[in-house]
Amino acid sequence: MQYRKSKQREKILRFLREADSHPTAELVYAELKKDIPGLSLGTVYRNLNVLITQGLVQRLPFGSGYDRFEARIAPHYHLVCDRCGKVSDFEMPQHPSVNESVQKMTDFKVLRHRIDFFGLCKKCQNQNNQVF
Amino acid sequence: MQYRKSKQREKILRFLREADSHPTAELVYAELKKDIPGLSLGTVYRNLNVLITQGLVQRLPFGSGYDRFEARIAPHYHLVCDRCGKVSDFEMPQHPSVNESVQKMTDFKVLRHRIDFFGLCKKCQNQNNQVF
DNA sequence: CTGGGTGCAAAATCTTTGCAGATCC
DNA sequence: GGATCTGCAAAGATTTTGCACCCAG
Repeated sequence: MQYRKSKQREKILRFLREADSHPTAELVYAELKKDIPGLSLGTVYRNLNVLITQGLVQRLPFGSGYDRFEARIAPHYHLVCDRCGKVSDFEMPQHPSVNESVQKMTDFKVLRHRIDFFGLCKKCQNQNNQVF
Repeated sequence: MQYRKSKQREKILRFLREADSHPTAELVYAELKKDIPGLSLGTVYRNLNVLITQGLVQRLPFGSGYDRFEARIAPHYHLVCDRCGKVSDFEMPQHPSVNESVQKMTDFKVLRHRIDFFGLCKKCQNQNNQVF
């Protein structure tokens, strides 16, 4: 399958690259709709899947509600706030040997890994006793 | 909210504890239906959520199709096959200091983390050139 | 032109929920 | 007896897809 250029797909990718917010498809749609009034949510989902196939975007399923998407391909980890759901990137010095050492200990061929740290972001720590 | 005993919930938990397959809700349902003919899928989902609330079960969202569930609470990591989707547990010696050291490097309060290794399971490595 | 891309709406997928009756304590 | 549970089916939430038209190459 060979891809053509499309204004929609270009802007979706650009938006993801400029955003550091790991947005949902709905959010991408809402933002870009300001710029491309005729845009439809189906097109956003379709293009996200194309970009994922091209290896330009990653899907981040966190299991509550909408999946999130990001355009950072370089390995990095995530900090996920249990309270507000905010996702931030975390530049942990990578242990390039992790995949290899896991592979040595198992019969599994390890190609990549994903690490998410869960807890409370700065803002939510400060509100710790108030909500609920 | 205080919970009562129910045959359905007990059997769901027992099944998850005995299975090492990280089944989906559908699969739990299909298996237990043999034993409890009247069982409904809604009841399975409802009870999985109760068990999660009780801290007896964890939800493993992987983002393609159904969520998976497991009853192992002790910290461990997962090996996820890109090809067949099989999920296995991996007993990696935990670095108990990981959460702390991440916390020191950020303003995030780290409570726990999740690591998934993706690649090819033994079986799929051997079929590497055949499928598709 | 030709085949991929788009918007729209319908469909598909996955999970939760309202209700009436059954069950547990 | 009253709250919790269950099965059923309907509704909700999230994502994909069919179709007719549009546009890039």
